[in-house]
Amino acid sequence: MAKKETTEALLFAARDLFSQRGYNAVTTKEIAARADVNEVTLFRHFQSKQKLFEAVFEHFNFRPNMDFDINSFENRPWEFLVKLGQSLYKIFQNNLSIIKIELKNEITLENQSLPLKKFPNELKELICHYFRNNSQMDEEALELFAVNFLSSVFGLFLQIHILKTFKPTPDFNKCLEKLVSDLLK
Amino acid sequence: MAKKETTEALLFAARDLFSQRGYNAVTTKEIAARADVNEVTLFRHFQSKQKLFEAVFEHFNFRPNMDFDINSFENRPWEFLVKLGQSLYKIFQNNLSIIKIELKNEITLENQSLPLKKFPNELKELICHYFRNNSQMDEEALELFAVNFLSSVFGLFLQIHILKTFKPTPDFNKCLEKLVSDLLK
DNA sequence: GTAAAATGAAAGCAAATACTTGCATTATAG
DNA sequence: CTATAATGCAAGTATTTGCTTTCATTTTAC
Repeated sequence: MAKKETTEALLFAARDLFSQRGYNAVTTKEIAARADVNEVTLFRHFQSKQKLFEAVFEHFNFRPNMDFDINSFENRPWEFLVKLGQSLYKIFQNNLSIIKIELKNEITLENQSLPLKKFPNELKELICHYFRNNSQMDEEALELFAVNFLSSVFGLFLQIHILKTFKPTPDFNKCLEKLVSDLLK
Repeated sequence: MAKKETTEALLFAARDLFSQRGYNAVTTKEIAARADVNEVTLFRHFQSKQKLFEAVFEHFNFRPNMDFDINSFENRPWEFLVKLGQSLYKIFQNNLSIIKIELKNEITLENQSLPLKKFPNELKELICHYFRNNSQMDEEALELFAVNFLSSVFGLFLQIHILKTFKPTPDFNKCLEKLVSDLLK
């Protein structure tokens, strides 16, 4: 195995274990085993457990890659919100591990530059911007609307994928469409 | 200090520390210190760290004590949802520590009888029941509506009190009122 | 094909930590 | 006031765990 591949394997193993059980509950021996390398190798690649943890964050630091053009939704607020919700949800799904790590480690939660905290603020601006041009809402209403929508999507994601509260498990797309329909009624 | 008070002090200390940093990151010595007792006393009261952890859950296991009568909201869906949201939010606030513990420990997340997972299902039924009598929604719509509303409230709570995502911090009551207004429009 | 880089295996160190024991001291109840 | 229960203190044990060192082996690059 080349050096790069070993590094990757360790990063994946660390990410998965940290997200499942939290930083302190996972041992370096365990991470190495899952990556199928010797524990010593772990320390040769990343000097310490702490640095490995940080490396995981840097490596999987996700950018919200919104796969659509806001301008194409002019005057179609329903489609806009549904599309936005779906994209957001997909991003959450693809980064479930990192999100779990963030939720489990207070330290990381302090860090305002973390994706989970950073890009919702950006999306809030996006939503405000859209509805500033496509509705009659005043500034305060815009703000509240955006926060509510984003919190709803995140709340749904959490209930479905992390807490698994509701039985039977609700279908996200159906929830989202109903939500947007209600909100825009 | 009487025995009972010592026990209580230990339970509070353990709850706070576990919720801040998770089970594994906290030491028994630390818990004892915060409770202002000797470490040995901790083991005399609760045989092990694990049992202390379980005791914390039993002791602070919150019941959703809904402080209102559903019947008094006949034909006032707006007031009903706002009141429900506020009560729910208050419960969340009063049990922030336990909720954080639940979020941080995968083990506990498996347990379907935990308050955070148990009573949202009960509330879903309550909401469905209410709107079955006070609206034209069919069964599927009822279900989606209830899940959306509860997820929204929980999402808002999380954003405001745990993730602290949005700057400036949104006001829960304003968000809730706007949400309910939009949903019932 | 050969030198350099990467990895494995074994052994071990030092610190942390859950938990115990024995005994002295303090607080409580009747 | 006294017997009992609760706590503190000191010392220690056994295990875990992050991390290191040494040396042999394999892999990679040119």
